[in-house]
Amino acid sequence: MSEITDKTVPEYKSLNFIEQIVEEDIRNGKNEGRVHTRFPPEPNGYLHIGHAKSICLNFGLGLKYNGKTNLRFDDTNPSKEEQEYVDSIKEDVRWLGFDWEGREFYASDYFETLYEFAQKLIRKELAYVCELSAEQISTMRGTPNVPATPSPFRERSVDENLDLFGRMRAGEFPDSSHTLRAKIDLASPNMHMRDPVLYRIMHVDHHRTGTAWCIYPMYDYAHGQSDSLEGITHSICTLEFEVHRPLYEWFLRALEIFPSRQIEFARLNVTYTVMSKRKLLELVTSGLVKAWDDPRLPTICGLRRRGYTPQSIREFADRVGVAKRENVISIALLEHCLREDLNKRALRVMAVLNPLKVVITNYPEGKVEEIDAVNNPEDAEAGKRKVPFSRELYIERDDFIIDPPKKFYRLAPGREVRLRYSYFVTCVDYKTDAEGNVTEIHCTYDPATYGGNAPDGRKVQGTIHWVSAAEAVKAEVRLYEPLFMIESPEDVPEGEDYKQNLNPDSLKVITAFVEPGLADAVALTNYQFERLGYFNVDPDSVSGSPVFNRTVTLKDSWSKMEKDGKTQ
RNA sequence: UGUCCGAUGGUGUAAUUGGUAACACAACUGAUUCUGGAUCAGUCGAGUCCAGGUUCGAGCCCUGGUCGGACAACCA
Repeated sequence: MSEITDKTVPEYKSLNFIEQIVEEDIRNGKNEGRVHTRFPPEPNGYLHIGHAKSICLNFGLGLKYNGKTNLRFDDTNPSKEEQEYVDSIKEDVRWLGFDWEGREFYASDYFETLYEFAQKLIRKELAYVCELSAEQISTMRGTPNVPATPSPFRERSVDENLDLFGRMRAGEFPDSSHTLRAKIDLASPNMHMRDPVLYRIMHVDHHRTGTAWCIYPMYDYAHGQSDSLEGITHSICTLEFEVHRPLYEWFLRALEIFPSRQIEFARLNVTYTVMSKRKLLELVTSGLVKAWDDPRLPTICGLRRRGYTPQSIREFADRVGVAKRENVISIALLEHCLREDLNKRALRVMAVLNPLKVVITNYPEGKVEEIDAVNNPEDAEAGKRKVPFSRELYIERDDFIIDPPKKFYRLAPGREVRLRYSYFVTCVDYKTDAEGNVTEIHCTYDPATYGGNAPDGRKVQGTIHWVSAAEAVKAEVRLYEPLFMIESPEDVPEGEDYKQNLNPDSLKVITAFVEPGLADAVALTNYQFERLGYFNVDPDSVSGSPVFNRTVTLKDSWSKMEKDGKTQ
């Protein structure tokens, strides 16, 4: 077998169904081989990990096929949209590492053109001004089995429609009194084809067009035409728009404009969290989480503050794949991508979250040694740093047990372990309080093991981390657990409150001791607290009082063994 | 209920478009290690929702069913 077939076959196999469509279009010379996509958020909320999948898909396609990707704000409903959201969306897309190369567009850029398109439809007798109320339209629309009853305004003359539509725009009518509707098929089994509303009257200021308009186009009427005007070749959206596709195509055909093609894929769901805008908004406004960038939220800004890297999110988007089947991706995969990335790049430091004092009884009082510590064993170029070592240290409370279970490799009376980077120490004594809780332990150290190795070649089973008591810096550490206690909080049956599944312990704040070098840690920097997990610097930090977020724990086979009862 | 869409190991995705089910994550075992991390090697695990049909051959095609989802806003 030749090397060429070995390489080309798997590459071909790994195309997702959208890439297959795109490549087929290129092969057939459709759109002159051009590929042009867009990411079209409505600026009415913050982006989340689900949007990240769509962003990676759209921009990824543009990059892969030497095409372009626009950023377009779908701002057709001024009552819900704000500049704040526009700004955050741009920041998030950029942070993820994508560039729309100045092609920042708005559906509102096309309001005038869209208006002219509507006049064209009226002239073609494909649209009419309707004076039915929303309720009337709804009841007269019928049901999937029962055809709609025609609006009494359906057969107005072109001139009358043109006149009325112009007066709608001119502001002569109050909100909701008139709509412009397409004249399509009242008996269609697809409810979207039963004379959908194209324009509604809303005397509301728009965040970009101000008071210029009081009629606003509906999504269905604006989206495809915006795609078409921008020359979008492949308009990718989520599954729920599948039923809208006939309408999308109807407009482009009726208007005789560039035929963008809509393709739907299954949206991303992740375990133990919610993705719906409504729920996220509710969590934020009700104070159940602190803000849109609360590190427990699946929002892009929340993930960023939590310590996620853009690379890890892009890798994740890549691995979840693209298909039309509904899916729920395990949060474990996201965390895997994160650890994989952070392992390569995060600097290692020592921090003790739950301190237990250790006195090295044979170590000189007042002496402080600066010990060499490796910054990142995965990256030789990361170099070394100095960490102070002295007579009194803190170690993790979990790393000492008076009566240790089987396979416990850490400290216990009479046991010798290595203090990372420094010396072997042996526990010779411990003190307890009235309740029997250990308050302090006494160890002796072996000066010959400086640097962490014994010249006589003896081995220890465990290596534990530590921090020098006098030099350590106090830090606030925020420990996060999943926001919800059940895997699919979004699935809660109608009528039940999804909030009852919120995890009351999703945030725990503690005070920890960290290496002195971390006193002025820079916001958002990722670190690995050795043996504990990845932590990043929260923007709440001030000089001398750093604040850390636990991004994700390290894989922990010990606690797993404990849980599985393998230490009995 | 009508139309549309989907169904492949625990979870996702793939299968050269009809050629004998693969990859990742998870799980498990071992090696290695100054992080019980990382790394390396390996193991387990579905016969493709069901029933028929076409075919030398079906996860891919056809028929009928089952289950799940979307749609019936002047939201997107």
